Amino acid sequence: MTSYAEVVVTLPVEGRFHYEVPPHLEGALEIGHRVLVPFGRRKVTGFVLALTHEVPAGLLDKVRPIAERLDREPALERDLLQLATFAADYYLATVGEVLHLALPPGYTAASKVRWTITSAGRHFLESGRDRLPNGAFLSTSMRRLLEASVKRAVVAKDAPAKAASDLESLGLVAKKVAIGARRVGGELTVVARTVGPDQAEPHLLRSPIRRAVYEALGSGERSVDELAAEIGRRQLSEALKRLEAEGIVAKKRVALSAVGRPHAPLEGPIISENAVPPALTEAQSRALRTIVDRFDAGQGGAFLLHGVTASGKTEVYLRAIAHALEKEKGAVVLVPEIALTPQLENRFRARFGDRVAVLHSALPDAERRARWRRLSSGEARIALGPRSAIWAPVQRLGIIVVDEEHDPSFKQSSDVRYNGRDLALVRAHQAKAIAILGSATPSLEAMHLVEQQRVARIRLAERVEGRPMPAVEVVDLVEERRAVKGAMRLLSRLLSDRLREVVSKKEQAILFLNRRGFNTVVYCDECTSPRRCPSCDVSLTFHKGSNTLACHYCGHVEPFESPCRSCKSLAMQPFGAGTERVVDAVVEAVPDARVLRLDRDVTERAGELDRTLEAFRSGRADVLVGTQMVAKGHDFPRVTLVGIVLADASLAFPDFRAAERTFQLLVQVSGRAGRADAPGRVVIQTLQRDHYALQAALHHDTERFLAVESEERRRAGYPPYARMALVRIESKDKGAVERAAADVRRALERNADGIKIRGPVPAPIARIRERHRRMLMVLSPTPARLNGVLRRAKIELKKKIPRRVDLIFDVDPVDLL
DNA sequence: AGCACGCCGACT
DNA sequence: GTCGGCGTGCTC
Repeated sequence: MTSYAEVVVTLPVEGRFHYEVPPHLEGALEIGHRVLVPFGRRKVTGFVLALTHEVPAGLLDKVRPIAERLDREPALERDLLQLATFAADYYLATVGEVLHLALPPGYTAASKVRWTITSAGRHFLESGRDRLPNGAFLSTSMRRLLEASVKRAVVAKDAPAKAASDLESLGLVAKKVAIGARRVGGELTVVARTVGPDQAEPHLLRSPIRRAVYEALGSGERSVDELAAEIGRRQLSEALKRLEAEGIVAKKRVALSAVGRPHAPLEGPIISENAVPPALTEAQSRALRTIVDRFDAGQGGAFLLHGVTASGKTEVYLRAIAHALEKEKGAVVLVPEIALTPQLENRFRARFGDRVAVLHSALPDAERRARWRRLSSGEARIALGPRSAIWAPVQRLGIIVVDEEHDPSFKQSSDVRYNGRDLALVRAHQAKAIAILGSATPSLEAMHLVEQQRVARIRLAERVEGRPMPAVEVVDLVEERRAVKGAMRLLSRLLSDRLREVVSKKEQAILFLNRRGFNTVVYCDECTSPRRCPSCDVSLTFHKGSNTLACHYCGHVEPFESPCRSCKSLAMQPFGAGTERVVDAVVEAVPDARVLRLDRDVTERAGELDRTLEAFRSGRADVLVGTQMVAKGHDFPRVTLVGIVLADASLAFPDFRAAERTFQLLVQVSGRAGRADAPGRVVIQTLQRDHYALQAALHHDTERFLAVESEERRRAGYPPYARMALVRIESKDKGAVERAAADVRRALERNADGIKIRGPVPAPIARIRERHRRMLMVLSPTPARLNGVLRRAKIELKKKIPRRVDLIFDVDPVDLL
């Protein structure tokens, strides 16, 4: 009886495809195996989702055999396949797209048709003739193909299929092995093989090395090492290069699993100074007990570990994971940005050593694959990383931790717009594992789950070692302006005084402002029009160091001294403050202060982030000025003052979460103050001192904030009391965007089922990189209904919307931009 | 995603 | 007349 496999391809293509299991793979395929399958004219990577003995009627004549099984063991276990399927469904993506982002680089490449010029082709090109050997005319596309393949040896793109196949039939070019799909797990072994040996020209083989290579490969593929063993290493690579350039020989890459194990990966040094765990506070012990009891019951469960800053949440995670490891279970730990929290990595490595695989996006591809395999094999038991670590192939998963659960970076803002925190709950549930969401400032979503009793809240209300919460002072900038009679400084009198005290006591301060650059708006002094980006609908920011105006959305940069676009005037009036101006203000207020700045402009330079953090931690600066980067979980023991330069900056955001985001930032930044022996002090400057987000942050009153904010959301019908999705429509063609937006509205209405539709309206940034953007908001009482409406509308719209218009479905958006 | 097919304006 | 521009449909 013939066997068939249902395969999902790693392309944005809906559905499963059926393939015949060839005799040599009979009994050798399992669900989750990675396979190479013919797909149209190409071969692509796919994953086996099911094995059957029949295919739907009508498909029998279409079914083709699987070309290859790519690994000995299934690359994906069922739980991850299940999670990928869930995510594809929930976020309106295809399983293929999800797998593409879930797997390490190289696992999902598709093969490409590539062409190399043959020696006959080269001779023809050199002859300069314009008639082909068969008398036909040499078209420009043919000439382009030939010339390009001389230059680069291989042409993948812009090779028109017709020209290429005509040239191929004349023997002027040759198809090259599709490398892509074979590029798999890590360390690739290069194997050489011949491509059409009869094309070898005698003159090429006059070299004894080339002849030897040619003859050896005539009898079958060899790795470079094997060839070296047969004919010696001398001149071997030159010979291969030449033969390859001539189209006589081609490289092929073979999956590592078919060849052998990789070398042991480097993980960096294990820091062991902290290896003795600190004693737990009573609250920590209770929290741990609760979690461990639930773990031992074996049915899973979810917790919100709601602890104030410096209450020792990390220690609870570490202990809970240690318990899981004792029971032979593994763990996933999601953190907002691993690059910003090297201490966390160090603490995990100190406690668990090589059992931790730290995953970041900055790792080289081979290293990412190596760590992925270490988890997959069970050699490493704990995966620590940003949102994509939710896809880590941890064996016998026991615990998933999401640290700083409220952080927006868990939401992916392109491709498959998934939320790592939410998928953590799903994966934990599927695996009957424990989920721990940790935060000092829980999201409204997490609190909603607590209200629904789907998540149990555990409080850590006190800081460790009985440290006090920092004292918070507010500067009302409206009053300040009155008091100084218009001579407003960026740093108020109070904040300046506090800074001076700190510097004179040899302590440290952090100043926070959520905007980089020097000025955030530059107006023309003549016609008052602001300087705007030519490609985006945003104002340009003045950067003093480089004396330029820069767009923070597309990267456009122009000299500061260029004439106004409307009136050609050169007179400019800068307004608004960014971190660069704060640095100047600090120097002005405290001339002997040593100041460092930390924002994306700084971290763009490689290594600058670590250097800056290290310089500040080691006391080589007194003041650190930065954007939210300074708000993350850094531990700077000598920081006794935190200044928030303008608390309202984020309140003005056109987003229903502006208050929540502001509150979280204020609390997180404030939490950097007074972590060691010295008590901390926070100065908040604001124009809206009565705002509830500010008042709550002032009194460390998270409960109060959550109560007010959840009432606001409930009243407005916003998440978490409704489920939201955005549909964004983008294109360079403005008219097409408007027409498509109207189509989207109609399609949603037709499929509406007790849901609210708002829009289309221009997106808050209505144009980015010349692309016009409109959006609609969809609000639904339940996720299922939301999904249904979007799904039906999407199918309907696929036929209607022109291809140059992009439709983006953003389920559970974290911002509206 | 790619790749082919098919229908329209610009010239090897 | 062909070339190649892009809009449309399909891939087991």
